Amino acid sequence: MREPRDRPPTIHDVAAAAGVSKSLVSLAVRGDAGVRAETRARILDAADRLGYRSNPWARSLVRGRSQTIGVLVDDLRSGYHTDVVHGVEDAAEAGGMAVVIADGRRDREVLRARLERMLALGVDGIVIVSGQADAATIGDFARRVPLVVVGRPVDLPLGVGQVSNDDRSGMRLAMHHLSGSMRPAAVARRDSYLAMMRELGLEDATVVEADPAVLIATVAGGGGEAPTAVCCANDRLAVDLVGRAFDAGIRVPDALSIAGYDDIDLASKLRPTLTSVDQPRRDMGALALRQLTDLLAGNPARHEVATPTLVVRESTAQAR
Amino acid sequence: MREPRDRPPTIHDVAAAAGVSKSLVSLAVRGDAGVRAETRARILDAADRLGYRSNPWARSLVRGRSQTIGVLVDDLRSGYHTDVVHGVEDAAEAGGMAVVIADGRRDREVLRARLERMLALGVDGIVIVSGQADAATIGDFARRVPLVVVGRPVDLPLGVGQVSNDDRSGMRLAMHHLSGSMRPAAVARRDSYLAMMRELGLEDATVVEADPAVLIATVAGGGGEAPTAVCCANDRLAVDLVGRAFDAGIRVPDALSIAGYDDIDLASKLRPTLTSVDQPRRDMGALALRQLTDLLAGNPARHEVATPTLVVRESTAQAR
DNA sequence: CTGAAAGCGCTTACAG
DNA sequence: CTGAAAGCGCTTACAG
Repeated sequence: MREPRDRPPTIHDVAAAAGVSKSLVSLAVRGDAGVRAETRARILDAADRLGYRSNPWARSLVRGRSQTIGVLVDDLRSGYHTDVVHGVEDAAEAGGMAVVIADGRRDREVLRARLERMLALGVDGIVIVSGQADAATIGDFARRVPLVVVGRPVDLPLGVGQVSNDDRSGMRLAMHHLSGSMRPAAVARRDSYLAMMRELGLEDATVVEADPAVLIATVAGGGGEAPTAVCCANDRLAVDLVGRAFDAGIRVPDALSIAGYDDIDLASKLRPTLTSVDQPRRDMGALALRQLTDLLAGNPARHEVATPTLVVRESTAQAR
Repeated sequence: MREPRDRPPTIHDVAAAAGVSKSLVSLAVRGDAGVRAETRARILDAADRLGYRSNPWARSLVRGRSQTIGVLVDDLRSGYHTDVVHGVEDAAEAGGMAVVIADGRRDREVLRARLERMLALGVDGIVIVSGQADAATIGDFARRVPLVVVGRPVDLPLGVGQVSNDDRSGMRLAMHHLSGSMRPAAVARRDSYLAMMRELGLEDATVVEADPAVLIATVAGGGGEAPTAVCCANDRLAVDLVGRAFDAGIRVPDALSIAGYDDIDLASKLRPTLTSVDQPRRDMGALALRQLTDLLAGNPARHEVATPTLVVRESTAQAR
């Protein structure tokens, strides 16, 4: 009896079994038109009987392509990242390409090592899902393989594709929503803040840094100066803040509205559920794959921008 | 000027640049002892200057191995699964093997398709992280490639390696902990329940099915028959239950103790934080990789069992 | 429509 | 210590 996994059958074995040349087998299994129907049937039958599958290494070697692309995420545990991965996968599937995933574990060195591994594996191109991959590394690898980055790293080298979301419009959505529940003074403050930003030419500035502990202490202390609403740069911060508010006895959203950014899984599971800005993650993944395909075809890199939406939940007071 | 990514240099180019034969280049770059130091230096220098890297397809083709293994998780979003992946990765790294990750998305068909893709990629073996991969699929693929399953699927075919945790001892930990806060009647009930299980030969039975909504309603209704503690089969159920308790105004753990299983990330983020049984996930990943390596070396498959621990947090009343 | 030949880039005996 | 040769399993012109 034939042992399982002794030696996989090759094109040679199929040729012998079907009584034709290796070339014909190759043509037949790949569905080439120029093979007589009868012969093709005989070949495919033999291939089937023997359990033949084309050897990927030989195929890739001769074609110079593996039809496989890599997706390297900065953090496998992030629902944001995995959603982008799914977008890439689905688009790849549609294009007949295989996808392998790797995890950078939010570590520069690991990220670099993973890129190296993927290249050593023979992927045709790589999508990096990371808001903070370092430009030097990206530059090094971009010279060796087509690269598309999903996120908004700074100083992205030329020739690297990019897909990001419109952070500015996203934050604007959140602020607009929150201002509905602001006291007049707060609205005025916000307006002057925005005006100042504009004067300084910082129209893009959307983040005011604040220490969470100090912020919570201020709110707990009360007084007219205390904020009644907070926009967080991401959901991790927002979740942390909700937890601290709970611990300090501050009721959310009654005493403090909190909005996050990214709409992570946790956002809908937390109590209260978290209002958050949602990036079209799967779409962004699909855009990334499409662009990678374009790069592979020799087209120039571009920067694509996706538009976020606001998901209103319990953590923010409704406009009144 | 040399275009980026025109055609990667081959062993041939290096040989020409260093003025030696291809064979010598091959030996030198792989660090073979039988190459004179001076020649080696000249070769490595040339290789370096040209940016030479050995072509993975050619190498794998001739060696019949890719030194790459695949990890297929049932759900990429699960912190449990990704921890196992990290365990596999670290162990693989130590053994000089590369790892590629794929996501089964909790879907039989996708799982099967991903297995096929990984095989078509040329991995040497596969670790499947799944508690419910179907036996038929596993059997099919086990005939084609060495396989190790992390989890506890039923009817695992012969020849497939397995790493699971000791669910029974884990649940026992949780029940023992909870019984510390049980009323005498509850303790008696539990004891008789366990006794009955033993009589029925169901010593392994650790799960009592209950509808969450009914359970919460019963507790909210009060009365001596209402449970004061619940062991959940996994943290998802436990998190759901905590949420329902909150909504129903039931205080956890004062009115109801809730323990989960798996110690997912969320467990420590929830308020109250969730008591849970923790599987040694990374260790399990490492065990899986080691076993896969053994299978690759021709050793027989085995079933390894890891021992869980209890992580006590706020969702359960302390023993008194 | 079909077969023989060359070649993808490497590794591995086999001679010298 | 070094080189020439064969071969891994495929695909791709090139003849018939």
